[in-house]
Amino acid sequence: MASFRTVKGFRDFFPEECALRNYIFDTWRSVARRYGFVEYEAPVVESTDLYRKKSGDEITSQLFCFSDKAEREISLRPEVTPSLARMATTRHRDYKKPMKWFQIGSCFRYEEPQEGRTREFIQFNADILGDASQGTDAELVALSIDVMLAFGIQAEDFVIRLSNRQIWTDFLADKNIALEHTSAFLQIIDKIERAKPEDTTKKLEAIGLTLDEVRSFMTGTDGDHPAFAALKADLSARGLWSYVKIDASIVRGLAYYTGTVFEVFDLKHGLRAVAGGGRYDKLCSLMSDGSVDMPAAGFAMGDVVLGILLSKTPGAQFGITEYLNAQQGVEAYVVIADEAQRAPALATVQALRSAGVRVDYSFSAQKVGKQFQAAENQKARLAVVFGAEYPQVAIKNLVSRSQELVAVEHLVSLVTEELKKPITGKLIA
RNA sequence: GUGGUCGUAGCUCAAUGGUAGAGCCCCAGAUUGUGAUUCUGGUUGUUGCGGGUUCGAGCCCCGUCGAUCACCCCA
Repeated sequence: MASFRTVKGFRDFFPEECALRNYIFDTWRSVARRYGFVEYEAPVVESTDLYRKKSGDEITSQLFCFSDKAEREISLRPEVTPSLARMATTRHRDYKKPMKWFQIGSCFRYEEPQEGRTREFIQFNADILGDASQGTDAELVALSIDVMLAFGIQAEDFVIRLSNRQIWTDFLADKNIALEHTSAFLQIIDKIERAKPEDTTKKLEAIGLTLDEVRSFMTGTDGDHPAFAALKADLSARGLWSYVKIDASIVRGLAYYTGTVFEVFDLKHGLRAVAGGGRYDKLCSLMSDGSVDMPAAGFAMGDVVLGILLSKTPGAQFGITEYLNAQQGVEAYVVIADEAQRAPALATVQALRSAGVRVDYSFSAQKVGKQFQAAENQKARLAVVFGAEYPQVAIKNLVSRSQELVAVEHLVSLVTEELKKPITGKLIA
């Protein structure tokens, strides 16, 4: 029994889990690049003040924050947007607009772990800076949809719940509600589906509203609302509007969103949001003390909920299996049937590896049967047998089980040739 | 930070308060030049940890750590 285990809320990635994680990374990366995004990276540790500035003092209760040896207050990042704002405002003149940036990295939140929520998680963040149009918002929504589709998560598996904070700002202005209530009001809307109606009623009355008028506004808000016009036209042209469901209760917890907000939800398992984001036009200005006023929008997708959804979605299994098969094991296994031939066998191993072939072999003398078993365990397509026939060696196709003797000097080219052929049939189970 | 449930081998799980078990996995052999199946053998444990009650605790009680669920929060 190991006397140590992982720190609460943190995960080990054993090889099979690491492979799945890499599949997620590769998929995120390839779709983002398809959209013309460039990758950047921010530090995992930042000044605690960076997060206080954005979210206020109370944020520290959810932060992995501590003092370093020089008594500097620092934190493990709970999200990457503040770092992005810092980087982007610092050197925004070096980059043409719009800036389409993405990042993949760990974030940390000091919360109670639950299913779909750990203390360390990995986020894919995609942001577009320097463009205030709804075409930007549409591009981000489209990217989030294409990411889901790239994972094999289909239209019937997920939905984009989308809204625009502006409709609530207008609603409050229309009702003559003072601006200072906006934040509290959005908090109420955010919880309106989960909270008890009587509690919501009480809170709304405190700022001069009734539950009925809020409810009727929500049900009366759909895709025809002018706030969504440009976004709808754009996504319709792409054939993606059908993935979107207008839902006025989506406001996102964060104070800094200013326009379009959206979340990606699974439709079959009642999981937490897979991704969320929106427009935050004032954040760069806030983070740079007004020196850089740059519109921005973006979204983040975490690996934890996504991973759960992938495991529960049959359509996602094919892509995972294909990726794992391509990544795991070797292409060829060198069987040393006669220990006297270990030296030339090792030379061949090196030659094959230099030629780019994934090769493995046994470190010590093993029965031939064991070595073939190892070859199969490693999912090798070919076995190369070094035995008494040397300098002739056998190439065995482990799929078709056919075998032929060849001269060792032709081996590398024959093996690479053979591996280029498509796989026919299945590996014998 | 608050409350409910749970914690036994690497994994999945058994065991009236009375000597801790099974399957799978892993390793070796049967089988010294060819992958399967089967068979045999082997490691499997401070019953999460620490106290307490009892002649005796995996089981009951308290604490603690962890998992999970519901809150809080969800950037």
